[in-house]
Amino acid sequence: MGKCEQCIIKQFNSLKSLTKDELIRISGCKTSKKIKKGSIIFEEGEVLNGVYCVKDGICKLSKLSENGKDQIVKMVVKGQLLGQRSLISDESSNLQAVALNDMEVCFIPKSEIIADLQKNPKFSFDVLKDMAHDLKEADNIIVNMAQKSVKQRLAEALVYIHDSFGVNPDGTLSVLLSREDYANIVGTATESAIRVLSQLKKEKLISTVGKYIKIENLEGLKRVE
Amino acid sequence: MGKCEQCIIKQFNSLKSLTKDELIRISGCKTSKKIKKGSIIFEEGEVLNGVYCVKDGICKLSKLSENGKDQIVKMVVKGQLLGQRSLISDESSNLQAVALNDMEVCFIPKSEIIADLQKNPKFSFDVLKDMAHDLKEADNIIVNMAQKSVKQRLAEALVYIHDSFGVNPDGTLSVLLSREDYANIVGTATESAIRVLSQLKKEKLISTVGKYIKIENLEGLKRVE
DNA sequence: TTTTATATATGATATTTGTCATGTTTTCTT
DNA sequence: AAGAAAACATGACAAATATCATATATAAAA
Repeated sequence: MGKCEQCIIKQFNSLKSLTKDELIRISGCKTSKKIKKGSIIFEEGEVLNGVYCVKDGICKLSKLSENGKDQIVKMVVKGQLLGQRSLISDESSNLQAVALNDMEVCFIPKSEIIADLQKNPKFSFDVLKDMAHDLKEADNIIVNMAQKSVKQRLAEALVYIHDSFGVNPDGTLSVLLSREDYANIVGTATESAIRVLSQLKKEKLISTVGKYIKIENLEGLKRVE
Repeated sequence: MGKCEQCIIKQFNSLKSLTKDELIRISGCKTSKKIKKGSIIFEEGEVLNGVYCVKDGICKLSKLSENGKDQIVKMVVKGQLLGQRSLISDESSNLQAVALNDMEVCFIPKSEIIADLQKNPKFSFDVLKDMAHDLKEADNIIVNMAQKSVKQRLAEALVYIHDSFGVNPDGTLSVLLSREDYANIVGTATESAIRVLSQLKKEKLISTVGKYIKIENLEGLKRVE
């Protein structure tokens, strides 16, 4: 099993602010896991007793609504921490996490890392920064949900996924989502999401090869009204 | 001017975790302000160089959408801190703050408090907890916006305001909002908000006296579909 | 490969919500 | 107190989105 001190991944998240000694201790108690595409990492309401550091892959964080639909609230990729909030509040998870492709994660028990949070101000300030960033993003999503059309929201989601998670060699979006996932990000019916994607295709803003989506006109997508 | 060490208000926010010495220092550099109903505390895009501790009154935090509507994202009352995020990230404010009634606030310069955030782990952990709570609420709002009807959202907003901010002696909601404010919380057109309020009135779930709203059937409101 | 299941796609229609028009009430100003 | 301005209210209609039905394509299983 790899050592945290030498792990490159931590450069991308708050763990980089831990001291070498702290990292060595964390390294000793972490467990490495492989998670298969589609499987659940944790459930809504589950008590998390630790955080996950995502070494590879991507997952979606969603919450089940009363109408039976799963709203995707955030996506977490390679390099980021998963379940940060559970470190701070003692509540159970508000969200469900599901792997969107095969993942590799390290699980760090809460008990080991909570002391660092209390003692290492640089680390806790980093976590604070992350959380502040997430909060800003969440506020922006609220505004978009409330004030923009499905077409605008979907166009923005495509741009976001393109810019944040990149593309395959053939130019298609590297994160492969079902039409239902797109609907659940945007907060609409699956049929509506499909319809809008067809429309964007007709307008030559995107093209599709099976499930794969390729952005043909990024600037155009950003201008969708 | 009052002294922070003796101020009761701080019991309700993270400032309670500061030591006596820290509070005395803060007390020496804070400025007390009265803010009139309707006036702007800070604008979207403005650089905040401090936090506000709300001693009295209530304000709304909103963000202007491209379609010209102001989406209300959060309300901050007596006892809470305002502009916490500006302490952590060096970015300009993502939201605008407007007083909903006459307010009294203390402004604490960032320079004075940032050191405490770095040195006093109990304080920073408290801020972290606050932020984690805000993030959870924001996620829940996203789900509601995406998956619930205007009527459900408005009913929930009324319940939320009732439970969080209380009622006047005559039973009307103590926070007085315009119909436009309600529309901007729920993310709908003002006319739609008015229409739904009329509907809730017909269903005897609420009653109105001018702008004032009284909840007549709390359980009923919670059950709105 | 053939069958079966699942995901994608599209039409028809219903429902929800937004927009514009217009009237009424309340609040503010002088 | 009178007039002006703003907020509230409601109808009529338009636009956006959801739902149901059904067809086709793709992927999974036998």
